[in-house]
Amino acid sequence: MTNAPAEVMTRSLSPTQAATRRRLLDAARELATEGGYEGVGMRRVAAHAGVSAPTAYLYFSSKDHLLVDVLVDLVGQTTETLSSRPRRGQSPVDRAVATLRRAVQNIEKAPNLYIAMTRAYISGSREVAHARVAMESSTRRWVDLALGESEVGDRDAIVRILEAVLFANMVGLVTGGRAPGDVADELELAARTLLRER
Amino acid sequence: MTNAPAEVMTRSLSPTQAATRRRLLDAARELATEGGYEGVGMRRVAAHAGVSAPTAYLYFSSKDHLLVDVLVDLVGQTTETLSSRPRRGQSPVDRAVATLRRAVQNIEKAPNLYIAMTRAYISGSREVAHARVAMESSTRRWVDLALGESEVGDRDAIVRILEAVLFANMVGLVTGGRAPGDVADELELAARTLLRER
DNA sequence: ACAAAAGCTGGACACGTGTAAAGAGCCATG
DNA sequence: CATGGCTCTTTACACGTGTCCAGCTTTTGT
Repeated sequence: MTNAPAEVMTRSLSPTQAATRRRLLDAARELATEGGYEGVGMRRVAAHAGVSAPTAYLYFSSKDHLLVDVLVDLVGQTTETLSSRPRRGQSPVDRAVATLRRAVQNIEKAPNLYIAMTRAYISGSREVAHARVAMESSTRRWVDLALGESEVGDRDAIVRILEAVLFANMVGLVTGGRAPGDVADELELAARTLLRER
Repeated sequence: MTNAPAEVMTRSLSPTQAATRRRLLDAARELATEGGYEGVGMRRVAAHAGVSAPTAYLYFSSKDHLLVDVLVDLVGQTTETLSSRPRRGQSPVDRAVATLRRAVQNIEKAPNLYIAMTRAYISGSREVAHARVAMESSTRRWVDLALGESEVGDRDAIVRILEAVLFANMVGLVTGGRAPGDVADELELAARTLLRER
């Protein structure tokens, strides 16, 4: 397997390779946390991870691919947290709101990072498509967990709408239309509107 | 005004300059309609408009700026159409749905163009910020027109949610999560869910 | 008609992304 | 211990964006 194409490396990589991959992901996360999307240069990331530029491209076919994989990582962690420690007590609506707030609370702790990752996700690069499934199922799960056992008529429709509100607000961070603190509030407004008794 | 910086040119440009600006906008629109975001190269656009690259940058400080201004143009036209020929008859909900469908019907006629423009809009370039106000007020007006005289409780909340659904679906075109034909359908689903009697 | 102003050109450049080619180091197996 | 097979490195390159600068052409006012 001499210099195998990146595609191949995705499936089954040696322990050494897995470590290198991790170092690249971590370096990208750190650089993005400080310098945002612009602060992440492939050569800089590679240097931080102790490898050369072409090697970095061996693991991630593009800057956007790299950043998106960091996103999938973090979003997966959030999903785990949300699943393992579900909210109890309170009214159904308040539980939903609390869950959604927890899902997006990391954004306020590292806005640059989340903006950078979102930017990569919506970059339109073809290498990013593989992450779409993971992202969509994660956010869908968040909303689903938020709704919990609530009995609402059009559950599927409501889930999709809340997903859209979440996504639109993430993108709003990139365009500048939303501040990091706004996301949770908009989500709460939408949830309360959708879950009001009818 | 020898070679004035682009900033200055924004306010009050001569007839000649206005014509050049138009040619650049038209060239960008045509190239994007065929080749999408990648198909739009500043030097190519400039050549099509009969000017040189530095001149193009005199009018638009970046490729994204150029594409976004095309977007503002087209979106403005849609707003005019929607305002001048409002839907009548039918039930309030059906009127709303019909209006929203009209608002997004151009997407299906030139998907590449709309994807390219959306990509520019969400690119995160700083020069794009000026268009945000125009875009937000336009989409808000669409939704507002769609709702018409409908009497709903949380009108403001509903408007914002529908805006988010529209925006999220436009971005979905870029990520590949949505096909051009899906946008109107998702919008209809959201509208019917939100406007159901409660 | 002459000169100033407006508008644009050509060519070179800096920068970051992504790729290609050739070779160096390492570690197993024979 | 030498011979493959891997992995990584170095160096170089192609490409598109965005900018700089000196000078050209056309219009405009007097």
